Amino acid sequence: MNITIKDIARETGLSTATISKYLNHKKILEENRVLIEETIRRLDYRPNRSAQILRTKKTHTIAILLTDLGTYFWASLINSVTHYFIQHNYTVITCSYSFNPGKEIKVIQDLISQNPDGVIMLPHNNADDYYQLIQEAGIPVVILDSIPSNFSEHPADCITSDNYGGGAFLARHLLENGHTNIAIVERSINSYTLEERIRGFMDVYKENGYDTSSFLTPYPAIPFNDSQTVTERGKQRFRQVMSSPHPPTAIFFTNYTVGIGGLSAAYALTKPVPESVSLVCFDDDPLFKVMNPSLTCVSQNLKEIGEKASEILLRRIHGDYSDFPSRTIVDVIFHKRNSVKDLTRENS
Amino acid sequence: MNITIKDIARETGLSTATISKYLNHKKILEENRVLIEETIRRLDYRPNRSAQILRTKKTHTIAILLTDLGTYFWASLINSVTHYFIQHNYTVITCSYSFNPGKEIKVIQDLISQNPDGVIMLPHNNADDYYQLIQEAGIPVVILDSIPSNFSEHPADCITSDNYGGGAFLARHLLENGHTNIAIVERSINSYTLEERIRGFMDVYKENGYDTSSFLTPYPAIPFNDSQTVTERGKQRFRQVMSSPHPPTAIFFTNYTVGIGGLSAAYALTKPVPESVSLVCFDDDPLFKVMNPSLTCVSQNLKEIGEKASEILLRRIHGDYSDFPSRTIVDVIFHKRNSVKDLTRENS
DNA sequence: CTGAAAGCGCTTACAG
DNA sequence: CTGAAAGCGCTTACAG
Repeated sequence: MNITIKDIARETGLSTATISKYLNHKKILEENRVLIEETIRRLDYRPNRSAQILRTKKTHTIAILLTDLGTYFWASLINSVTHYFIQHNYTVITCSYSFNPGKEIKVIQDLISQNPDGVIMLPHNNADDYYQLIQEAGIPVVILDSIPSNFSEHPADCITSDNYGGGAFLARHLLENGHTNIAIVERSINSYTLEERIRGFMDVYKENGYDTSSFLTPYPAIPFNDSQTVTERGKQRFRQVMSSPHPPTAIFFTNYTVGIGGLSAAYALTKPVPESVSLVCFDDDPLFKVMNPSLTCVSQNLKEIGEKASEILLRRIHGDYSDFPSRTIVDVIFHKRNSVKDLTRENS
Repeated sequence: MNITIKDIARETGLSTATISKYLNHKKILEENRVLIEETIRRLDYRPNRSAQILRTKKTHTIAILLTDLGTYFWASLINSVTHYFIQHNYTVITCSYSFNPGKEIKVIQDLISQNPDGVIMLPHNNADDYYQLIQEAGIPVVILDSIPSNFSEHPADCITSDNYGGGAFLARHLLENGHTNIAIVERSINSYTLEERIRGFMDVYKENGYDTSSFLTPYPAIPFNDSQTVTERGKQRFRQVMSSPHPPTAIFFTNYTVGIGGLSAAYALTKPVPESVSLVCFDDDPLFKVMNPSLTCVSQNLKEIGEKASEILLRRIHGDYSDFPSRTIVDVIFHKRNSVKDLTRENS
């Protein structure tokens, strides 16, 4: 038998209504407050969450929905969101599309049936419309790392890194070091993020009068949300690109997963980096600066993305839609390391 | 207004009790079943979890408690546990001690107040007794990566990797390559895991007649549950060890976090690996095999650990304590790579 | 400010 | 197998 609000009422001689008022920080007489607090402590009373939820319809739960929990990449995002909401007394549940491949709709329905007060989600790609189902259920949603393609009809709060700027950082660095024969590994259909990175990268070259038409190959016919496939794809593409008649002097890996694949191919082929080919990557890893050579890259501030997303979501939960739909862009950081060869020295 | 069991009762002309029986897979007339299913589909009815929980006291929630969610290392463990329990229709919440440093007791109380049906936890160290509070609340607990020091008084289900065997793997490999002057980076007070790894390592040397007294330095006076501190410590210890009058020919990093620190120090000092010092690490990373040189190590099967833990926990939740307290040891895998120099060739 | 009473959406003996 | 009714532990108008 558990201690309930009734026990506290009986012990204090007050009504359950008054105890409830105390619990909900409403005004009650000071002497009653003291009495209630003493009794709660003595009986070690703790409110029953389910009963509260049943009455108020507020679950005090938020859900993080990712494409794949298994990839290490998003850990610090989950960490910062969880940290934020725990402090605000919310429970955080993490879900993933990957648990039910091909049954995304079921994942979303399960999620909705848990009645979270809010959702932070990472869509598959910018054609992923599942966020609308959550919105239709009356649950606020913050979208990370993507801008839905039909954003204008179905607006939502979105947060991304400065993908365009990050791509430009890497392009400028390569250009300064004399690289003009580039391969971009890899693009994907419907990926807002990747397209922005590539656009930022290409624009720098275009602005400097270079022809970028050879940088990109046609879209690969692969799904881009299975990390294993993407890593494998990065590996293949690296090999393919390096064995072409006119191999590039530098390769731009457009994200973490494809970069890992490319790196392992570079290693397997024992192509010395950066002597035979220079590498840059969008996304960082704790080991990138430890590797030999260390990898020049751009890192995302996942902690800040998580915090901004949490902050906006909490405002929506509290009914503040004053700036809806918001569009937040978080700065990236360029890390100059040792995976790019300076070709300008050779030529002088 | 939401659809409730009452609506289904009214529409079908049955009682709420019968609808409830259908929902709980009890026997009802076939024709009623068909009727109910049709109506549920038509009205898009979904049971209210909170009401169910309030009545049954079963939350259908399990909690994963880690020391630090921010470290990438445990991602695949979380993934496999979440995967398992989602399939069994449980909600998974992840919590971390790190959100309330110094207030572990509060984290535990919060966790208990959520009334999870079960908990999978990674203790700080083997002196961490918080699992007992959860057990006292009547909640089954499975402990990962540790054996509590007062296990005999307060038994619990425990799962660890074969830490002893993994340490022995690494020692055998170093010994075969002629390394007898070793530094172990790093030990920690009250870490069952680390002590087992070190014991397995030392035993191989002892069995082969070597004096291992110089392998270890005194316990460092640092807490071992803050990954940043541990990484920093690994860095410091690497420098210290390498600048000693008799530097070792090989270093054994006893876990992932300390290994990352050691690796970055090795890189910063530009000590060529393995020419000037050989390295082995307990724990793996996707990049260890990509690095140059690739890092010889032992990897834990986190997926299997997660699955075993989930399976045992679910049995306990179902009341099956036939093999309590269980003790599961999961095999590790040795990865021979290129960070160990063969000294036997030089001498011949 | 306080209390009596209704009700949130379910499940569960119990009687039929 | 089915249904009437009580009750899980809270919160919330409402009246005082």
